[in-house]
Amino acid sequence: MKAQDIRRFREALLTWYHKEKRDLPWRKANDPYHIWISEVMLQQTKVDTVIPYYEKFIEAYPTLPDMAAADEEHVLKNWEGLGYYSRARNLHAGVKEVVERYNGSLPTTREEISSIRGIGPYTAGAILSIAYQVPEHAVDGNVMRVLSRVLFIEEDIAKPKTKKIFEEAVMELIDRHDPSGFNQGLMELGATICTPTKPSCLLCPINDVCEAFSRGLQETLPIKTKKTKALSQQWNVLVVENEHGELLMEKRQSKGLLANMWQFPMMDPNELDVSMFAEKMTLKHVFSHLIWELNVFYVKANDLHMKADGVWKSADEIEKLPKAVPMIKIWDAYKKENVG
DNA sequence: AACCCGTGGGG
DNA sequence: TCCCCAAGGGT
Repeated sequence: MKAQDIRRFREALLTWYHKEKRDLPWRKANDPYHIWISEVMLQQTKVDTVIPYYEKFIEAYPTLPDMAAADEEHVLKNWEGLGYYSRARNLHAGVKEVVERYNGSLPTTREEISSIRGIGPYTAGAILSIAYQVPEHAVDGNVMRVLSRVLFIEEDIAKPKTKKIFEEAVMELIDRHDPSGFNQGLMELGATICTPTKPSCLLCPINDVCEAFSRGLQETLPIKTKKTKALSQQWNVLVVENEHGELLMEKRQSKGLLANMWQFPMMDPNELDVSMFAEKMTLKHVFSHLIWELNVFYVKANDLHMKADGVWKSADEIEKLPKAVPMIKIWDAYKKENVG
């Protein structure tokens, strides 16, 4: 892009952003800790979904040391339903690192901040630019989409290698006086105008420097190859009740899918003959790359002629546990059928 | 590099 | 129904 167009690009984007930006909770103050929480929550997650969780976190942990002092299970409970639970575990671990290694305040270089758990290339750049006005790239899906169109970049954005092209482009284009506004402006534009389908090019503040628009090819960019589809799994879920009205719960392992979340015991269909139990409900839950098809049975402990791993929990205790989302639905159904 | 890791909404 | 997408990071 010509130097004159770059200046035009910066000025138009920043003017538009500061005039049109949405009023979002994490834009009220520029506390690096608040920015950090919002950036982690916003990973692969829409603004409308994040807002209530963000408010809940700020209320539960107003300062960084507050979160550092919390139990992981407490943090997970506040994250329940938001998805990608390693984000919560990594954020919590990262916050504790900052207390231990940096006396409670985030470092301001890309190298140091990137060493913190859960802070990758994007989040590092986002915190540095938004909270500290450091001119660093923060390349997410929005930025790749916007710049692929403006600069007419035809590389496959599904390939990790391609991101480097966009990071270098941002370092050349970024406004050194307002890195925060520039990075957020690109993302805001991608979220509201330069959308994946049917971009509103006629409303776009930078349509006069957009190569794709000038060629009428904005709908063909970015180029992104498809991923493979999800695999289906069958499980039996047992809601086992003992003579005290307690239910058997198990905690998932500390790594992998739904790590450290609680569930009713899940069994492989070949592991247990369920023909003597009445099926209570079926449930389908779709993850990004996996589908659970669950057959749920209510069972009295005495009728279960096998030893199942787990811990007996009262209703009050179960209520407070961070539960895997499909289990929340099962728990809600169980509560409805056992009122009083 | 390729795969794992959630959820809700839109077309 | 199905597919895609949304302010990615860890392994």
